Parts: sequence; C-alpha cells; structure tokens
Amino acid sequence: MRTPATPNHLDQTLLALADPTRRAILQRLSAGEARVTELAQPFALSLNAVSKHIRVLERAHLVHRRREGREHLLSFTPKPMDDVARWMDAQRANWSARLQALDDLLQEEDRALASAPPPKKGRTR
Amino acid sequence: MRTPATPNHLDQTLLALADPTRRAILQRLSAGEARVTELAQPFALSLNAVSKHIRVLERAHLVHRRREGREHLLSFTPKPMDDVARWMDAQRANWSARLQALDDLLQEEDRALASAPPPKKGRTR
DNA sequence: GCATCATTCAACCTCTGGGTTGAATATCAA
DNA sequence: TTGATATTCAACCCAGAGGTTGAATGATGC
Repeated sequence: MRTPATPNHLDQTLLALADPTRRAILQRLSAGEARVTELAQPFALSLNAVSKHIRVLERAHLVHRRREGREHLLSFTPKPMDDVARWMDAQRANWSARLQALDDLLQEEDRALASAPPPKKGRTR
Repeated sequence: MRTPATPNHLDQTLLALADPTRRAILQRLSAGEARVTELAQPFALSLNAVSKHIRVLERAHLVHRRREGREHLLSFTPKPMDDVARWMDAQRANWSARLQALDDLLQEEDRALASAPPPKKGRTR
C-alpha cells in the first residue's frame, strides 16, 4: 500500500517504535550512551541485525551516533517521541471533544423533554 | 528481523499507526462512525486497499466493526492508543530521571570543587 | 426473481523489513 | 607490521505490507 513515496517523520518514528528489539534498545539508551556491541549483547541476534535496527532508529532520528575511534557511541534523542506524543494528544482531544458534543446533545434533549411533556403519539396541536 | 513470533499489542498498535492512510482513517473516525465506502472516499485508493487498512486497524483493536445489514459501521476505540501513551510516558520518565541524575552529579561536583580548591596536578595527600 | 449496492475473498505483484553469513574497513595494541 | 577488535557493507533469504484486479457473498429495492 505505498501511500505516498514520501514517508513523513511520524511514519518513520512509529515504524521504528513498532519493534520490541528497537524499543528495548531505546530503553537501554535512555539510561545513557552505549556502543553497538553493548547494545547487541542482551539479544539472541547477530551483531549485524542489531546494527540494522540501530540504522532504523537513526533514520527516525531517535538515536544519535557519535564516532570515537573504532567505537560508535549511540545516544537517545527524544524529540521524535515528543512529536508522536503531540499527535496522540491532538487525536485524543479530537475524540473527547466529540464525546463531549454527544453528551451536550443528549443533555439538551433531556432538557427539551423535561420542559414539554412527551407527545407519545400524534402531534401537539 | 522476526524478533519473537508473537507480536505484542504495542507492536501491532504502533505498526497500525505508522501509516498516513490509517492515521487519516482514525482521524475521520474520531468524528464518529462511518461505513467502509465513506472512509475510502477521500483516498486515491481502491476500496479493497482501504478495506485492508481497516483490517490492520481492527487487528490492533483501534477500531470496532458493527455490521448493520450490508453496511459495516466502523468506530474508533482509543484504548490501544492509551497504552502507547503510557509506554511513552514511562520512557520519558526514564529519560528525564537520567538527566536529573546527571544534573545532580554535576551540581555535587561543583560543590566539591567550590569547597576544596582544584588540585591541578598530583594527589591531595 | 433480479439488478444493484456494500463489502470481502482470492490471487497476484512489488517492495521492504528483519534476519543470516561472509567479506571489507578502520582503529587499537603489540 | 601484524593481529585483534568494532563496526559496517554486500549479498542473499523469506515473510509480510501495501497495492491491484476480478470474482464471490449478502443485503436491498423493485
């Protein structure tokens, strides 16, 4: 379903987060910088696989890579997650606004019914 | 990178959200129930494609389907998004806790340096 | 009954995601 | 230099995502 050929930031961020290995990596990184090998250590995965996961996180700008000699130091950069949080908040605001509107409608109906006795059948006139 | 063969709820939710078409559908649904054809209308996509997107959202429990005659009425169910929000909050709490710890460390160091003049070379004792 | 409308099912295509292994590159340490 | 270490590159595999088209299913309206 190639939607547009231009995946936006939200797409990339959410996609990057949609994998338990990558979420675990982020969790580890939120405790501080780590090297690729360190990050790979807890997983039953080849180093290469983890390297790829890191690339996905980088693409989403969720991590930043700092080279120091032969070691690559990865660190967590939270901005994209803030963006996701903002989108979700907006979405939820939308949703609760709609619920509120429904509620208002029902209340108004109740008031109308209370002021005029229910015409069970036939018109009032 | 088949991590486990058991994609958990977060995986499915985030994956479902990682597509602009599906996010648009959710946005539309947060304004109220809609039929499949209505949902498909804004997109330059086959009805079938949209039907598939809806299935993905269903799999993630982000929408609920109610059949009424030949029409399928879709509605937004926000719980999975709440779960994502909770995960992200936890993640951010983690992160800011770490920053706070770093800050504390620096402050303590500063205090230490202020009380004892800096021994530029050689041990104190 | 029959045409129509709403939706899915089935088959297929292509692209990408996640994984592997093996070789290449670059740095460090001796 | 030489060998070990840290990491990526390249090629490949397979499953699944996203899309298409065409047929099947199931209500509805006459």
